[in-house]
Amino acid sequence: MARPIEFDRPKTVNRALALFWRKGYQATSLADLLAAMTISRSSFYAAFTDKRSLFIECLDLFSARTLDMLQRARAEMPPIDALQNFFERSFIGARGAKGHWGCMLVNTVLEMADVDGELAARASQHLSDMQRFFQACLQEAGATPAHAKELAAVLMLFNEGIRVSSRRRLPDAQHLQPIATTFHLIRTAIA
Amino acid sequence: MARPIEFDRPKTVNRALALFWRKGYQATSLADLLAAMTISRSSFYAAFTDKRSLFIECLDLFSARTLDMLQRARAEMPPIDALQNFFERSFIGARGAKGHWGCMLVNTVLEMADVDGELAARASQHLSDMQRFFQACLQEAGATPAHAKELAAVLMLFNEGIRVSSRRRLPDAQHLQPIATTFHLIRTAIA
DNA sequence: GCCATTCTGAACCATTCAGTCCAAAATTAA
DNA sequence: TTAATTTTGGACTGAATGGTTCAGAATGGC
Repeated sequence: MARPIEFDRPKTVNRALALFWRKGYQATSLADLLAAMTISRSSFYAAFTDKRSLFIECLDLFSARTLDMLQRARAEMPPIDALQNFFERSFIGARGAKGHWGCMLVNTVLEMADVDGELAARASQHLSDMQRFFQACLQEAGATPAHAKELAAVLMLFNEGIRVSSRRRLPDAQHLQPIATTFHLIRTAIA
Repeated sequence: MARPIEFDRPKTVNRALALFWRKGYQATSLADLLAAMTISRSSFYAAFTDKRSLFIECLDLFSARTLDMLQRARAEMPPIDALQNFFERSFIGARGAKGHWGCMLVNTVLEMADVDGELAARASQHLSDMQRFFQACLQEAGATPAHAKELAAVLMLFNEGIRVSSRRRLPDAQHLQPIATTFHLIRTAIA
């Protein structure tokens, strides 16, 4: 029996995730992936079956991490602050050397909408999970269930918008100021 | 001298536009285009140079049409009504048999952000044109220049968000209600 | 009919793509 | 060392990609 290196799977998936996040599904070639993950072609197919399967794994991982960010923020501060903090932090965090990567879920919904319905639907479901979390936060902040649901929908629109806008390489103020403006509107709508 | 058929260029570009709009740049193959445009491969390259050149032509055309929609709406009703009307109409109009196509500019920004910087930048510039128009409407509706600029930025975020959301095949109420909610917030913010 | 012009069909090219396969390392346990 | 196992490199496949070329069909003016 032998126990060879067993390359670091999480780390390897992470590098693939970064690529998919940045360039999308179609524009990420197998050669790109192998170079970034630093594994051989053969190991790739042995460990991940498929380019598409790996993409799904990355998509789910991205969603889990995002929800985790939200949950940690909610544990540390008042619910509305947690939401605003989430927008600001994810905006600052999701940037490479040149420009932002937006949100992998949003990117996938748009790229795959009329190309691969399953992938698009999966990304969309993850977004719905996020929206439910928004709703819970708003309700916790004192909004009625109906009002929380309504505002959560608006907040999700706003989230989707920000992820698009963040990929446009505009000056940072162009993004941060609307966040402030919107949360001002939301706070006054609840109070 | 002969004056042959001279195929209907606008109509042909239109069909290409519909494809690019729906499936994006990468997922639209030359074979797809030729089938939709019903011209031969040879005529294609004679008339449009290149897949990429045609895409740019479609992108610019899309932008021009969208701005035109906005201008016509503004000519017919009060500025804020025109904006709300634009969102509602473009939401209803941009739908194929199965699902919405969103906004070609937004789609392109996301698909090409880290794939083809020129295309992404061009789409982004067109979005900035739209945003300037939003600003003009808000100012015309009585907002101060600074306030109009601020709200126009929020409105553009909202626009981008709605175009993402509209590709998610959610029930229509999920979209139309947030439009109403948001414009309610905007109207009260101006008044 | 004849000519000029436009458009077509199909063959063709080079490149890239995801995915398969296998013999040869590399690694660790015994 | 030997044996078991994982990983690798590289050759390979078949399909699809965008793009080129050109002989000839279709067209309309003369």
